Amino acid sequence: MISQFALPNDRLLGQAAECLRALAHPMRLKILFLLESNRWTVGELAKTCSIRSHVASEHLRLMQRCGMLSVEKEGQKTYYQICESQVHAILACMREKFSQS
Amino acid sequence: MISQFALPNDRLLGQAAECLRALAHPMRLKILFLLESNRWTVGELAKTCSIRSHVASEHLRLMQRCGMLSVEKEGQKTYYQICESQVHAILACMREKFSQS
DNA sequence: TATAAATATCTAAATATAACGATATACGGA
DNA sequence: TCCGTATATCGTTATATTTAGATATTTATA
Repeated sequence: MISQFALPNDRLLGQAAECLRALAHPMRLKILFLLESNRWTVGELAKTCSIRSHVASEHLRLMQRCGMLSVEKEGQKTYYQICESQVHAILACMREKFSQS
Repeated sequence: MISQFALPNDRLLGQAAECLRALAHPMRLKILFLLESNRWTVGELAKTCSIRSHVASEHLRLMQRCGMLSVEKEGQKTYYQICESQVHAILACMREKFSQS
């Protein structure tokens, strides 16, 4: 059992910062809000977000590397989905923070 | 009542990303974990984190600008503290995500 | 008022991130 | 096998962030 207020070591702080950086981009947040309720393909996300698919692909790969997204390949299509509960929690925080503005 | 899955507009996505960027730095996270239970002065934080106080001051100012920290001046000392519940929630997420590693 | 301590601000240099075009790979169907 | 679609990767340039030193401001005390 870890104390609520124990200070994480530097390696963990670095990893946590890396994960937060992966979230800290308007387009990646938009993608995550879309992924909140469903899995999507790269192309569907690109079209909905009005970006080119290779750009969507790079954003998705970045988030996948941090372990927050999982991938399912089906034929030519690649479906991405959120695979970490913490991502849902952070999206909920952001909704809560900005829902009144 | 805002739907759980409504997509925030671009302005809000930008603001949310800005807030997350403010969190997404190992030293700022360390500072926040210290602030989790108490208010601290710039100098106390600098000493505990082994950084120079002007560096601590800049990190604190950045987070204050995003609205997550509040300031209390008492004489020469400046106390910073967390003033947003969402910051506590995100720190808890990070603890949860990394407590097993 | 002069000095020291605490904090804040400014600027330049170093570093990291983002965006874009070009190209590559993987897969399905003709 | 060849072609088209979907996705991924690479290399370059543009932009943003971080760091560090110098300096400024504020406050307490001699």
